Amino acid sequence: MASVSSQPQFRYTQPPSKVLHLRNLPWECTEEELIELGKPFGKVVNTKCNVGANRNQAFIEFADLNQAIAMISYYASSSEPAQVRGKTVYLQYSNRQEIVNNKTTADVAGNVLLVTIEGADARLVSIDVLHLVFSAFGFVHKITTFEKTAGFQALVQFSDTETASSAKNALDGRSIPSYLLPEHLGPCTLRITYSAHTDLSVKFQSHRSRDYTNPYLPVAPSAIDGSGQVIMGLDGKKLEPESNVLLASIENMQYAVTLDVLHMVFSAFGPVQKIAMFDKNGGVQALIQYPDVQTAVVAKEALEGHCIYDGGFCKLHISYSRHTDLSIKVNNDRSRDYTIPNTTPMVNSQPSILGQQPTSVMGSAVQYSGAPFTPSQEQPGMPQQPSAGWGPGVPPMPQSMPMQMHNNPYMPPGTMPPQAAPGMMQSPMQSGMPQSSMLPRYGSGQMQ
DNA sequence: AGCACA
Repeated sequence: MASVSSQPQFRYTQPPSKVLHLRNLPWECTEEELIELGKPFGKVVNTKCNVGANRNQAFIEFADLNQAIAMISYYASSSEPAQVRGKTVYLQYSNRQEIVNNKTTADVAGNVLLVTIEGADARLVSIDVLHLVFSAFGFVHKITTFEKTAGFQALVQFSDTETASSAKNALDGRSIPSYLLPEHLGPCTLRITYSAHTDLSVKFQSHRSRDYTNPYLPVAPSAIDGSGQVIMGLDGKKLEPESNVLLASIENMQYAVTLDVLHMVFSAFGPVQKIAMFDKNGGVQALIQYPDVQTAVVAKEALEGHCIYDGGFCKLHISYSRHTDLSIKVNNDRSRDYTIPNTTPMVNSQPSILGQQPTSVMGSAVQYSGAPFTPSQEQPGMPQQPSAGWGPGVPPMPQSMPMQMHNNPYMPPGTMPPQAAPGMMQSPMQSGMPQSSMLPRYGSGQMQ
């Protein structure tokens, strides 16, 4: 057998590699200087400085072989040698194909984050929850999700590296707050690195990928079922098809939740066509019908897990109903068809219902029905803001949380649940928390 | 000025 063992350690002409070996570098050359040097030729995904006995050698790894070739070729014919701090550096293809044990692509900051969701239930985390989580730091352009050997992963694209970095710094190693997750899900921990991507390619809006910069992007054919119903946005628990009818169950119902209260709450997101309330499993449930799925989706996103009243009372759990059109036989205090006003002795929404709850925080947050929130335009003291309904004395949009609401039309203002004080989310209907807790700060404490 | 790290 011919031995293949006697490859020379290096040759004077190396075969191309996307790793370049640099020598004669100035003292304590930094990674940044290496990146600067390589950047004109391509994406530098890894570097290694201070190599060799004199610590004056280094490696640069490009994302693509052609980029390394471009750099070598350029300096091979350039009259100006490659320089760092005015010192000529010599470069050649490395005899390695990749740099190991140093910063990988994962540590070269970029505007796209690679998020690995750890936990037994990681793959049940919906793209919507991820969007919510990362939107706290700025406009999320796109998200793609996929499963690999590493588990359930997502790429989250921000406008710029700074925003991505702030999200990474705040969220890496933390768990998604449990109140954002469907019940019974175990902890889902985020491991975040930088991706080498700068712009994700999202062809369709689907349960696996979203482009928030392009609402007109077609919905993935695969996300539409036989009945033409959109089933994208798997919502955590199950592959629950979206529906224009929501099933709301009310937990910890210390106060009466009437049809009118529900109507008020759900009308914030669009016209409510019908409501039917009924008892089930010792609790109260209600079916709420909107004219379209979109509105229901928005309402569900905004309301799920939130409480109608302060103190964790009347917590809503919302899922999509299999119904698409409720049959309301009679208009009474448990069911109503708002599309037929004549037949309804419309007991106009009784103010007393809210009035009798000193801590009532419900209001008609009409503006959630469509336009995105524009926090900067809302002054906390603004009187008579019809949408300021989450509680008397609580500004519709505290100035302190613009990031939070940024680009997120779905999240009503409010405070965070107590257990999540330093967390990323606010719970729209709990207004009893001190305002300081509204700050989207991750610096201290743990996320749930 | 000529290839690290585990």
